[in-house]
Amino acid sequence: MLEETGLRYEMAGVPFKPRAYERAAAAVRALPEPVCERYRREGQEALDALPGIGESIAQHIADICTRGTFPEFDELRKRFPVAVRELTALEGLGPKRLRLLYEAFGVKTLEDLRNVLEHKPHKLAGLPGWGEKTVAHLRESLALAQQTRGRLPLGFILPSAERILQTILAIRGVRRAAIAGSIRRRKETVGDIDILVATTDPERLAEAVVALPEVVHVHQKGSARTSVRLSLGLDMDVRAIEEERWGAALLYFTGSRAHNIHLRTYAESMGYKLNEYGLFQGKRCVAAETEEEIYAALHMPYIPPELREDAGEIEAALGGTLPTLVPYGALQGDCQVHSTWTDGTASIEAMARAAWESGLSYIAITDHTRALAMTGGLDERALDRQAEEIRRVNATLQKEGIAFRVLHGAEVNLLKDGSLDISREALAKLDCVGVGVHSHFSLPPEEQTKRLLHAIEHPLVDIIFHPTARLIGRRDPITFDVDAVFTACARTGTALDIDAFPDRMDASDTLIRQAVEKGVRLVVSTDAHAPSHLAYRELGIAQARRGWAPKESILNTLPVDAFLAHLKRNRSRRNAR
DNA sequence: GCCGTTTTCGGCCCGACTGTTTTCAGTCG
Repeated sequence: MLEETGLRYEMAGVPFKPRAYERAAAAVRALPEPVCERYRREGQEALDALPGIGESIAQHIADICTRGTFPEFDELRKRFPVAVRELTALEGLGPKRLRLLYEAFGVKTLEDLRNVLEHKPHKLAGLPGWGEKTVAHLRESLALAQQTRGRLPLGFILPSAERILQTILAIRGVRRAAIAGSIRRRKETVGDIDILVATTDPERLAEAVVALPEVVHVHQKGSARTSVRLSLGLDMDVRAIEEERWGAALLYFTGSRAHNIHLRTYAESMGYKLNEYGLFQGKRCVAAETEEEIYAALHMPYIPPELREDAGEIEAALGGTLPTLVPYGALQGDCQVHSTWTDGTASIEAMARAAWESGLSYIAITDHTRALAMTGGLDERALDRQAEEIRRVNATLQKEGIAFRVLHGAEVNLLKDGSLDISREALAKLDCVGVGVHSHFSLPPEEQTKRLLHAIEHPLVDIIFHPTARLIGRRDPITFDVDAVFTACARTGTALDIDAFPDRMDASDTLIRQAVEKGVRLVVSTDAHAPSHLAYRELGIAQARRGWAPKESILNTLPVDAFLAHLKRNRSRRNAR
């Protein structure tokens, strides 16, 4: 609603308010919980305290939470009863042109626009500032919109992006190229692919990009920027720059937008000007070649891309309190791996060998348990048989001189009332017990909280797998009292999982950050159902980094013995209570 | 409407591309 208000103020030609509402909408979106929950718990002053939200908009949000709307919203909607978000989502159609469409032809919906395009194309082309090409462009945008897939999970897009990058690196004149944008920040979903290229021949680059086999439509083509639609259903922007500007351009095109604006504003306060060509003092370029030297010139340490969301990282950098993030490659084990014993596609031994070859030194086999009937979940007797199999695999590997351990775990179902579908005696035999929510996703928050707390307090539960049970684009996260749950995790030592399977990526970055602040221990797991999935662990690390997690907070960066000792210590702690 | 190492008024990121214009408006990122 805030976003729509911004768009309608823009339609009305009101200056500055559009940006203010846009910023406020971004602030609301950045919250780790629904804004109305924060309002109900902490009141309107807590909203006013958010960056970009002042007295007026805080009041609007309060109105939305209590009445479902606010006066300005109703007035603007009456003035422009138009599906603004749907329509402005079309490439090339913004609020100003939308206003013309509405006032001249009464266009309110995509369907109205389709009709006008079909029946009155010449009248459209006669609007002030419009022409034949504007109309043709709009027609193409409408067709493209039907094939747009929205934001997709990072892990599903990254391989394609990296393949395209390799092709671009081979174009003549190209000196350097890198993926920038939200992919470089390792945001959990990707809306488009940004590629930065240092080249001596920008025209050749543009020609080569539009000729890529993946390209289905060209939005624009120029010597500095070429923008295309890919067959994946996503857009790709390729920017050409001179090699001397690499750092400034990479910084600029990595974003986020909010980070850039904050950084630029800060640079200005120091008497500099910052843009994609460099950091300038008057006409003199102070820094441009590397990101490091630009941050250094602004008296800041290097801020890793994963943190660049304007979520306090610039203040932390200036104050010297930036965390030392868990490095890539730091995981020694994978805490959640499936096999053919339930819904995996490979045997325990095959998964173990694949993990060993990929550089890990242990995995926990965590097949599903009884109540998850669709996966053929294991009962106590099957778990005993599986233990035998794991002993056999460990013995085989040891005989071959492979220093690798398969741990016996399980992904135990958390039942509606918070109890587990496997007996205590059976759980006690396992090296590593994870619990997962696979049913009753929409319980009221109080009940869901109680259910999770039950599992967290259980003496034999080591890990809460994929804590919110969301599936990106398909299922919303379950709602619970985050504060209560994390407080309990910190106290009991029960670890929180970062499930790195691309459409889970659960916990989210904002939840991880809250957990880290509370002192909750984490694990990163891949939820691998096939050997190739083991590679997702670096995306899990990326997610941990986006949650400001240091290496010490992640248990499976420990060698296997220390990892097991840690779980054991926490079990006895819970038993003592 | 928001905000403050240019603070409670007076600013608000800025450059590229397109299509329409003869110098710029709209859109995008």
